[in-house]
Amino acid sequence: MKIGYPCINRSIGCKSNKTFRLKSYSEERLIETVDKNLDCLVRILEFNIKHNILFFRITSDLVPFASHPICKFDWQEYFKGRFKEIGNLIESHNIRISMHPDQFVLINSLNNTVFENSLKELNYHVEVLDLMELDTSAKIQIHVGGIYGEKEKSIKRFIERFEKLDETIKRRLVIENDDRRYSLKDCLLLNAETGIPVLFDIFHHELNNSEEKISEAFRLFTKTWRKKDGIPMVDYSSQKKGELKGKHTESIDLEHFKNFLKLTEPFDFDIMLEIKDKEKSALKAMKVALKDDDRFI
DNA sequence: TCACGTCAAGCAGAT
DNA sequence: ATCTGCTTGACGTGA
Repeated sequence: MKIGYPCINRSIGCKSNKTFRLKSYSEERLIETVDKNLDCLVRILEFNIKHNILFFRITSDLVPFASHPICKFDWQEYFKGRFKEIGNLIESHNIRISMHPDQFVLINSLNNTVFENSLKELNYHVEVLDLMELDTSAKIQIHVGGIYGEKEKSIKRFIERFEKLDETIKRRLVIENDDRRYSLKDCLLLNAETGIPVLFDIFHHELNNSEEKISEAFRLFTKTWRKKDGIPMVDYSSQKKGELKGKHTESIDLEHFKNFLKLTEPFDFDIMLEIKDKEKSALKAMKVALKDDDRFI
């Protein structure tokens, strides 16, 4: 059982998600940016190792414009060695990795160009993890997609499109329940049809569910992860107090978190803290977890 | 150094 | 019709 945070570390003074405008694209600019992003990724990982935070989501902005037609540069070859080194660092410290392509990745889009672009974007994510030579427990999480006014047809389209994906993508792809469109129940149905693992987002589940209790939800989604997929992943957040429903809290609510650990006691899983202050909350959560819970070594 | 208009990409609910 | 959230502001021009 591990705790992690996504993409950005706000304490160490560098970012691994630096980008630039399409208009200012040049090969030099790309190389320079990726170089710095990789440097920073190493620094973040070293920070995490030092603090026993062994789950991390790598930013999709690591290589800007990697899936855009403007990018003709063979960054894979150019940075091969660096990716491998980072992969070694990850593996030697047994760090769990995820990536989360953004909202433009839609397997079930009605628009074929959107689908084609999604494939390119997924391929880019796969390349990053493959260049690091990470095993298939390093996952790429996406939402199921749009509804387009016909949910059943859209689910069917997801299944058909998923079946035809390259094995390199399929072996890393997982779906996450979202807060408005596809619930845990929908994701479980998709798992039954395709075998794709379900990443459980507990905050989304609170906003969009079929009244499954937490223990029931855990019993169901954890079963969708096979041995080769690694330990099931969970996205954790809680409601920002006094704000609109669905707004993420600024910093971890430790009472809520302790209760969450209690409710999920029989299960083993890795927790991604989707909380604004990133590593700060991860440090707080680690402290609580190490003290109160023997699932954390 | 700073203000601020705009930024690769989609969907859907809210206003 | 336009804005906003999504995992997240921040790039870069003009002054």
